[in-house]
Amino acid sequence: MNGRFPIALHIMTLLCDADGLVASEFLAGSMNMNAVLVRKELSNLIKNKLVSSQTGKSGGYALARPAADITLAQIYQTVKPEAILGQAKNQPNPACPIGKQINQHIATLYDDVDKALLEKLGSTTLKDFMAKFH
Amino acid sequence: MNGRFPIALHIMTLLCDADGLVASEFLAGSMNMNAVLVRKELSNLIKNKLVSSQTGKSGGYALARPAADITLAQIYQTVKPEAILGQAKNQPNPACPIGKQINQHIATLYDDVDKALLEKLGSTTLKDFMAKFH
DNA sequence: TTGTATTGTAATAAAAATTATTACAAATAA
DNA sequence: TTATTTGTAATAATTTTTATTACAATACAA
Repeated sequence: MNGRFPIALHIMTLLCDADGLVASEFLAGSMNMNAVLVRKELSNLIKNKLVSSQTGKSGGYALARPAADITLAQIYQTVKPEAILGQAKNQPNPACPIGKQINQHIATLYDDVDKALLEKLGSTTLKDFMAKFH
Repeated sequence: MNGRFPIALHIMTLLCDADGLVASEFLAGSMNMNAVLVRKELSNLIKNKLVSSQTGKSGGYALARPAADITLAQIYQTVKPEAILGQAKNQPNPACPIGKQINQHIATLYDDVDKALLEKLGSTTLKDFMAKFH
């Protein structure tokens, strides 16, 4: 499991807390990580219309819409892995009656799990999350 | 994300399908992966009392109890990662008011998500899962 | 207009995690 | 007592993740 979701959430929380444009170097400083990686994640958030940016001097990043209109599910969707509970690297033996079918049944299970997860994350907005900080 | 859950589930499904003891080489053959890794995952399943084993010639592995008494949640618990939606490697800057608190809030969120996930997986037994194969 | 700060992104390197392999002791059935 | 199997350690190979370097493009401001 990689750290993309917590990173994206951290970025969104910082943007939510700020009033103007925020530079990637500032974000990286608060997160204590590499600014290029932060910008990459920001690129992805922009592509998913959760963040807007302005290039050039005194440029930076901001939320694309009010924090009350952004759910944690939407943030999660931007970094969602293919297989929520992991994917084995091997291809099961097609000569085995179990192996032949299992990936399909796992996919169905994962669809269900995904739905439950998105429902859970959909019930909290970025504003709600932000409110926990004091 | 690693492939431990699908691997564990594959093992459990194969053991469920078999009647006697099953050798790790057979499991590895069906899964098309390394037998030592399969035995390692089996070790973990044994430690968690979902599987029993017998050493020596004509030894092998079997479910420790009926498939109707094993839920997918219990299988998941044996391979559960620390952080369900990922963990960033960096330590946020403690001088930042957001960074200082965010890990704690993420942990709380993850507890909630975990609970929802376990509830979902707890509603399906290994027997139920097995029934999908035909 | 020229310098400076910033985004955006490619290329590459470094580090970490995952998966595979080799080796072999211990157990046990035949 | 031999053959087969579990159990596990040590190590290697591979893949993924994270970090770094480099630089073009943009836009503000002096």
